[in-house]
Amino acid sequence: MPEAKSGNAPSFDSPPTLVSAVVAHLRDAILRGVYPPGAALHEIPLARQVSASRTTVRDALRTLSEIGLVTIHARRGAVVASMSPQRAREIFTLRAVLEAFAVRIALTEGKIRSRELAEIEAAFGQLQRSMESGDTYAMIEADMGFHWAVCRPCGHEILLDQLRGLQAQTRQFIFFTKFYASDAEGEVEAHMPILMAIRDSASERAAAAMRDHINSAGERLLVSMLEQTAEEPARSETTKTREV
Amino acid sequence: MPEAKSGNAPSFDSPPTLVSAVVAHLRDAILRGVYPPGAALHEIPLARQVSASRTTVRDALRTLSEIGLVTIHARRGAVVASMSPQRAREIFTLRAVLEAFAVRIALTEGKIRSRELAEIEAAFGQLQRSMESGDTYAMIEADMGFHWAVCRPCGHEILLDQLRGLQAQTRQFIFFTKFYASDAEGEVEAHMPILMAIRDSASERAAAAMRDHINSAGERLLVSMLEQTAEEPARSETTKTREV
DNA sequence: TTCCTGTCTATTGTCGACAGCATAGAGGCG
DNA sequence: CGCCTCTATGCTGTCGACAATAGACAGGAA
Repeated sequence: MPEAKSGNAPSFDSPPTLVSAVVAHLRDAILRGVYPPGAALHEIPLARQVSASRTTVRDALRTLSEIGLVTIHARRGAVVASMSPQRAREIFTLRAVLEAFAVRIALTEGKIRSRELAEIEAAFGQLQRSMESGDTYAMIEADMGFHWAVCRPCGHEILLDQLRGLQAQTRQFIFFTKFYASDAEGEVEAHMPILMAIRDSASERAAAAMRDHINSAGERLLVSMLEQTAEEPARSETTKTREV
Repeated sequence: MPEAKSGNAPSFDSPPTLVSAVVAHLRDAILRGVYPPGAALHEIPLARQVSASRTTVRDALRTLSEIGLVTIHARRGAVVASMSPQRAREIFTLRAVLEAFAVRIALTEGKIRSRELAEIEAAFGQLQRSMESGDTYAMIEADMGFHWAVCRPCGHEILLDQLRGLQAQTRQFIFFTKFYASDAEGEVEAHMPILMAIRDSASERAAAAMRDHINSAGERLLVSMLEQTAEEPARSETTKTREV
């Protein structure tokens, strides 16, 4: 919802190019589960599928590896980032630190004015509605939309670049662990303290709320992951899943 | 000094490839001032200079843009990242947060044992010696070497990836603002509180010391920058410097 | 003179091809 | 019967070429 069309890495406006389209396509495919974690991404078949040259696909894969959705091993090809508990821990602990920092400076530097606050409130409303809908993908989108609306006003370009990648990886984890399945409305309430602190312009409280929210979400996701792998010891070999 | 040969982004071992060599070469050239901030990096001349194909150079430029040393505008080419005060602020505030986090978890999780502590002490010794030498590039290398020795033990791969880029950008800023010129030995002492806190395994104190050190360094660098641009209002047009 | 417009050149985006390495499978040996 | 070696295949790394675009320059109109 935030970006206009594709939302790619380079700078800020970046004229539409074929590579960016392929990036967007593959990104969506990965986040929708078309290419499950660990699946091999060979350049030639992909090039045929998206009707582009191998060079273009190669560039797209490299961009996706910047974001963290793809792991590239030199001379051995690219695979969809596999979901290890360690990676989950790293993503959530890092997001906790970065997003807490983002809210703090957004508030202390007065970057959240009426317009930005309205966007945050709108994102929160969207979050509530999506949770009632039951559509997992929409829920993820709304969740990340709220976090993005909160963090973006900080204006810290480098930080926001890194957050884009981390949030994309978070999407992947949430999608594959069916994170919202158990308690969707609890997920809405988990964002309330952040919203209230922002309304009060309480920077430290907002930062702490953000940090605690992301850390607790990370811990809950880890539990879901461990339960899931315990239930499902054998992996399907349909897509040549290989761990690293 | 830390890495074996090149130290590139992809994963961790990555067999040596031509692109990584070009990346290392260009990285060094940028950090040594061969290509000053804002200089245009055209693919064809570069390819001839490094005796590689345009594709290879193109990949290298993309990798350098991941690190943050190069800015790529679609259909308009690549330029060496220009030194704006905002970018300096962003780099240092972000490093302050990330490296403080890194030391904290390195200490709380007991990742700094005798071996890691020895490396940190060695890096500090190297820092002292380099500051006496007066060689700017060696000083920068030693400074970053100390920070790296401190942060690496945390084992947080994603965080370390991001730090690699931020530290490379820091190198560029320090080199071009002649940061150590005024007070080299003060720079050594600025690292002392961090080292002492690590010796005591005082995680919070170490984190605070790291944060304060980087923030104060960032502020001093900003002052240097503003003074420098005040003294030098007209830019040399020899390399077609263009701001964004 | 100054601004707009059309052309023209240099540079990037995209493409397919060749060569080298990595993995898998068959065959031989202990 | 199991392990090692050698071959075979598929993939990636690297390359140069073509086409499209952005910026520069010259020319004309207000």
